[in-house]
Amino acid sequence: MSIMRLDGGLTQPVVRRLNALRQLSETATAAFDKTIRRRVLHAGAGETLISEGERPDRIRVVLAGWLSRYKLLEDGRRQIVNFILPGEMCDAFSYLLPRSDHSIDTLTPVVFSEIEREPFEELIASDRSLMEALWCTSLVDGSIQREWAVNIGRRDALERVAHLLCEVFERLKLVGLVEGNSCAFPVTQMDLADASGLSIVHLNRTLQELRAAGLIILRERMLTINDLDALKDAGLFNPTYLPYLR
Amino acid sequence: MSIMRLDGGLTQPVVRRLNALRQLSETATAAFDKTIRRRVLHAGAGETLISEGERPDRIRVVLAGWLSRYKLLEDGRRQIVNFILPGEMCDAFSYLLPRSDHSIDTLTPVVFSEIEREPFEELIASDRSLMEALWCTSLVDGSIQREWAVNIGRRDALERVAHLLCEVFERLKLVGLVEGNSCAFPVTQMDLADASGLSIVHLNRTLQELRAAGLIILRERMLTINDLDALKDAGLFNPTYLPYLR
DNA sequence: CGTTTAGTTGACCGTGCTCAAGGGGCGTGG
DNA sequence: CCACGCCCCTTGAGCACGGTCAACTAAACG
Repeated sequence: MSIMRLDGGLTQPVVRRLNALRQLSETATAAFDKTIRRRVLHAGAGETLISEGERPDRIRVVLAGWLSRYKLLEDGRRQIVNFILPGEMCDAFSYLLPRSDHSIDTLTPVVFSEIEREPFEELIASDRSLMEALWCTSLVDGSIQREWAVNIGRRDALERVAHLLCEVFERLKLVGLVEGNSCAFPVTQMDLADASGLSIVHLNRTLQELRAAGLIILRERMLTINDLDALKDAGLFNPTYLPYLR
Repeated sequence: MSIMRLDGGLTQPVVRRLNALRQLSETATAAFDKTIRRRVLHAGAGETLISEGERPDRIRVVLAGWLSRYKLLEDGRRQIVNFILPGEMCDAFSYLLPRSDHSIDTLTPVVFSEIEREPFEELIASDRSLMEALWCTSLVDGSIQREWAVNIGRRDALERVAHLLCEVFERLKLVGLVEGNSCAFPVTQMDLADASGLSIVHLNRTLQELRAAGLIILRERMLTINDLDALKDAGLFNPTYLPYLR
């Protein structure tokens, strides 16, 4: 990891996401922007940013790249409980708890901002709507987490994968990372399997089924959704749980 | 629902739980206690307190009884994403979002306190550690939610049910609702099935397996765990995600 | 070039689901 | 008081969805 210079566009996803939850004033936006730019790092793919059991002592905001939030069982089984996408936070407010319940890995090279607890607390104390927006991101994480439980617990393989793709697509769209009906999709099938609670073999066959149905094109880390409405139907996707949509 | 008189012990679970997350001062405890007692309601079993899509406009604290947090698919499939136990909150801070992503039903007759948004915000503004304790309850809900995703996604039926029982047992122990190795366990097998992502038939057989292994006794809405360590082993239960333990 | 990583395919198997039927407890109404 | 219905639990039989194991290809990389 090393400190790097930042071009103006990099903080765009974060600001966009927060503004979808609470209208931020210009001064609040500027203060937030400034704090974020104070310490920008990057990491390669496959690095662990925090492990289960560690004390979370700083806040990280993802500016570019994908990460996975996951837990391991003793015998190596892994469940990815969420992806962390550009504009999202790794651990807002988690410093309030003594240790992390899960681990976070980079899935791709990642650019992120790191904020210590104190400046973060000063920041949220300075503007009410900024604090509310940040709290909302935490609440939305909760909503997404609940939807994932539903996805894994009550949808079959095809529905499950279709739903996952719809959700990620919408989350990327919010931060401007969708062009037309395509987006970068830089995860392996193994990651997708661990995110959807399927075996890697069955995930592979499920993807092929979605391709054969003409719903998606997924190759070379690029996802194209040919018919988003059809994919949503296939995944029983109901966006009520993503409050920034609509 | 109707207003009722409160005996002194009813707020115990809530206070106990918050104190496990943050040491509360006497004055903070008293202020909280007073706010809670202002409006105490009860509901029968099988009532819906809030439905998916509704605006959450007040905070509810459970003083007695069990509830389920769940989501429905169009075709009626249901996933219970968490139980809400005595001392826990139905929807702390969720008023920050425009609508609820899930529904909450009572599983038993329930006694709860209802707090409007304004007095709640005054309350948390009055004491820093109280606010942090309440935020922590929200973060712990997140931890539990993630663990449920792991449970449903990566554990087999026996492990899954064993884990669920361990978790609920520990959560009840925290608020003083465990006596010896037994606790009230007032849910139907259908509820347990929907919580663990299993069919009701298979859940029934899994419970019988746990009984046959001598791990648990479960009858007449009463759970006895004969060997908690063995049950934890069977469920690959790692309590790191429950910060108030240990 | 050899090695590693990701994706794909086939064959077989088993966990967990579906459908169906029946039992026990309990409340309600005749 | 009994009959009936309802809810919850239980059991059996058959099956299918998805897991496991294994082998192979293709691309990436040193």
